[in-house]
Amino acid sequence: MTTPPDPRMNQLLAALPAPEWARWQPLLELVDMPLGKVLYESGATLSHVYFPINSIVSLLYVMENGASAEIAIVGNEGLVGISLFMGGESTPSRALVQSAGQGYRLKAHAMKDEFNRAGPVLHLLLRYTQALITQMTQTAVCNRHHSLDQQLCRWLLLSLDRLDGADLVMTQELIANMLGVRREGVTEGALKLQEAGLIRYHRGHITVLDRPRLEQRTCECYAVVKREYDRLLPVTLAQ
Amino acid sequence: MTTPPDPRMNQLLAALPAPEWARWQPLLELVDMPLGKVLYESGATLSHVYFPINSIVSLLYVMENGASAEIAIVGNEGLVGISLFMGGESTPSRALVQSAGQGYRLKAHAMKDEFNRAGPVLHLLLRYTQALITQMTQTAVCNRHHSLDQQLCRWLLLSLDRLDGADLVMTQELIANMLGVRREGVTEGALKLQEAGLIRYHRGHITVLDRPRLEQRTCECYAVVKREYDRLLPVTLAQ
DNA sequence: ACCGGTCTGTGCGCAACCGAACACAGCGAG
DNA sequence: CTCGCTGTGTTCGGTTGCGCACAGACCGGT
Repeated sequence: MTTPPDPRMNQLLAALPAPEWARWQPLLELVDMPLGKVLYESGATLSHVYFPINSIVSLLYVMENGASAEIAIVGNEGLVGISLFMGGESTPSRALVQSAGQGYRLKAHAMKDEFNRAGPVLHLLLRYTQALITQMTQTAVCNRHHSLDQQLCRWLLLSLDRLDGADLVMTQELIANMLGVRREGVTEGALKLQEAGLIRYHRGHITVLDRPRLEQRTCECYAVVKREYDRLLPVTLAQ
Repeated sequence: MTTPPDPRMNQLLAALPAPEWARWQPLLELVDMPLGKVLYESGATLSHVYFPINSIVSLLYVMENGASAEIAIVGNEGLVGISLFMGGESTPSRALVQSAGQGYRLKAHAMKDEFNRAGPVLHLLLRYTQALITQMTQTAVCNRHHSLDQQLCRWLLLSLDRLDGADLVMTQELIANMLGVRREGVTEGALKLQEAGLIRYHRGHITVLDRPRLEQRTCECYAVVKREYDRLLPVTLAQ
């Protein structure tokens, strides 16, 4: 039995001021987040919010015909379940664990109580939400204008930023589902990147070898999103 | 000189409880919103929030190469400038008047003061924001998966919902810019709709003749967005 | 050592959309 | 009335991504 991970590896939890952190700490529950686990379903009322530690969660919309499109991804920089405090209690999207790991969760009513204190937590969460909105809007832009190759780079970089290290456990099939494109398209794109020496992959493991050149190869969308996260969520949150 | 329009033709203003409305009323400033006016620029700090009355505002991202993509549209159901109360003060997008008309605006500090009272206004605005988020995410989905024809129908319907009547003053060129597609593509799509008797148009004026069949022809995205607005923003807001 | 399933590579034909170029009609200004 | 601008219709070749089909390569389990 290993020791549980530090909750403050999640950057939102880490940004909590001391009094809030003291209140939250006993309420946080460690949960395993295995690949494919659905944290919430489209339209369902949320029972918890989740704070990923070393896992990645995709927010995606599943169409009537079963195809899907990723809306945003959440890792240790954020939280899954903003609709709880935004007031809707549910969303038309699904939250799916895309890279296995662990996380902490907090019961819905605890989250709402904390939010309704209208203190620093509220402002922190709203700033996070705005960053998430930017990620969503750039996804829309990217889907409209950029090539599959560029989107693949963007996606790899966004995922990397939400984990530690340079490795992703991720099949091309899965990436294709997230991006809402064909698996073959991802294969082609990944091949190009491997031939150029930017990444190496093998049966569901991807290693990024040359991150700077990956950033060079992607579209502006990645930088826009990253800049906005950095701006809105400073590592040490004042107040 | 005509009498000014009733501010409560904007549904958010109409949903304000009496005490809030009493506070706001003297602070609202009527403004003309001519076609093409930029309400705020990407990255700029907002000086006001805008409540459209009979105009439509597009939120769009302008790429480095000058091409653009619409992120969401706002009409008399909402407000332009959510980043003011979300905490970021700016966004990487531009707000552009897409259909001329009038609106009311409120100074940034007044908006923030009101929001920070943490009363019903806060919850109303957050629910609106969640509805807007849904519109953004469906834009992403639609951009990924649906045909230009379907997107055109969605766009017409969304615009109609945000105005009164069945007429739009809107060139195909402008629609193309909003959707981020070629003007010729819009021409083709509009032709099909006209031949099918769903719309009639002539030099920048579009009249919708058969709305039900337009709804039938669009993708699920429109319904998802509409349902979410209806769910989150009941006409008569309790509390 | 074999078998079956998973992951990746490849080769079609096809539809959608793009880029560019051009024709023409309506409308307003002079 | 005419000129010029704006808005719309049309064409053509090129590219991208799709749907489908299949082959090979790797891995784990029996």
